[in-house]
Amino acid sequence: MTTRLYNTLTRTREELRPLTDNKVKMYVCGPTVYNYIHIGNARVFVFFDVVRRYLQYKGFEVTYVQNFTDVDDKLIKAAQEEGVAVPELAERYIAAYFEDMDALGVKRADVHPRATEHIPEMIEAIQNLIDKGHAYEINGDVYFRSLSKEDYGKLSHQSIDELKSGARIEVNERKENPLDFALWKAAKPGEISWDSPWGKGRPGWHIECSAMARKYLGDSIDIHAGGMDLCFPHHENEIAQSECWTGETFAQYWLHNGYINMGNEKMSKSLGNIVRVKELREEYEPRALRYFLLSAHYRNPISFRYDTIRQFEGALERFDTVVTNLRHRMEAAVDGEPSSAVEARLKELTQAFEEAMDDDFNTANAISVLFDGVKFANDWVAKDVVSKQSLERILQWFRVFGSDILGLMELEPEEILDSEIEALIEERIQARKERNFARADEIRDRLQEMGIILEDTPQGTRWRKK
RNA sequence: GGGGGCAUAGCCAAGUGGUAAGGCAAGGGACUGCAAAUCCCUCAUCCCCGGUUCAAAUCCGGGUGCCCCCUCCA
Repeated sequence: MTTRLYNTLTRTREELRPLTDNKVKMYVCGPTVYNYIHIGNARVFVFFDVVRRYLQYKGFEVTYVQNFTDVDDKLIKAAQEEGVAVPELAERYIAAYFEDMDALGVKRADVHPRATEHIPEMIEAIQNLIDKGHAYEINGDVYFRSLSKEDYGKLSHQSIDELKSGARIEVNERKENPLDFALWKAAKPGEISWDSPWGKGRPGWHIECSAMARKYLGDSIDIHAGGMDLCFPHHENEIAQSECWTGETFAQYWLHNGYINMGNEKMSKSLGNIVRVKELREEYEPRALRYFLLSAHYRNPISFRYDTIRQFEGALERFDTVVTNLRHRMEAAVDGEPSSAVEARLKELTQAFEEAMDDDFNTANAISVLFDGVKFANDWVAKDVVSKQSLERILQWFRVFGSDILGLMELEPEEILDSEIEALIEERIQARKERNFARADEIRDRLQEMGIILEDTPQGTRWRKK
């Protein structure tokens, strides 16, 4: 089955057909590293991490590139305020970014290029655009001539006139046209800068993605993605630059995810109503954050509420207990072939899962398939006689869909207990045999205080961490 | 002024013509020495008003409320 995805460029769902064979080239706009990332930023990275994992599962060879914007106005301002150098500030927040992403289970991109390490590539692009008449230099600044691209506005579906009539276009008398945007900005005294044919300066925001995408993925890429607020002007401008530069179609599919709202407002750094991942993960299970981000379709808005995150922690417990149930049942299972009933059910579930994900990456439905699997597994575990091989197959299914693709389930066994706890558990088993329930309950309560929950099953007593 | 989006149970949420998925929470039952876990059951006329249709949460028209983009922002 082919994967269908909503393309902002055409405003329709299209079948994913990579430019070459089964190779998918993906570029996702990464963070501007002047601060810690917030949960809204994390939505992009978590969601496209799942897209990448799913496409890999489908057999595509995915090359995933995500940049760091490590020089721009905001970085310069933040660095000045703190009295540190821009590279030092960037370094700090890049490290922080990776810490947050590791916690959320986001895998590293194949390449994480930084803007400041690709200045020559950007200068080359800018020079090319000037040579072709798509850009012009004024007093050390270089601007892109938006009117020179006849289909400028095609991504955001706005005509030049519509864009111009917008009341919020900044007035800059140096530009030929208000819609023109900076490719290169002349350095002000004391600012970090690089040499260029137009004097000392630094790149504009948009050109870095064009330059780095081309360097690592080529003239044309398959998927280009980011948050909806990047659609205009950032992605629109990237298209304009890249296509004027190379003469090729920049990206086939443009994917944009919805925002996270705080109350009735978009969560954004400029509004100051942000909730940082760094702080959230101290208070909540990071997987619950990941679950929260995947619980709604990626193009729909999500409202952030602390008690919603708590809800997802509760849901996560079912994922954890089913794994515990399967593992524990394994100890009293027999040898034999995997049951054909198990194979058949897992096949159905796999189909349902793929159907959900192939439908524009409907993670909400994919997760509900996971719960169908949980129910099936718990039923299976309750049978009198089950084979180890059947249980293994079910665990394997969860590994692929719950862990490898969605990153919501943990399949690793719990760590070993210490000897004191083990002794207490032993003592309680003994007490129960002697029907000394008062002592048994006493021990169970005490272990609970120590964070260990005991459960008596037909296959014996087992424990788990609270 | 132009361009989009959202409104489904206490909460999260899927569903784009065929009679409301799934999860959290809650209540009842089974199982248990008691629990826990698990399983079963219960819990929505889909923002409002019209219209089209044998049939509408889904399509059309008109409202109401909220959000976003056209400026840095995921």
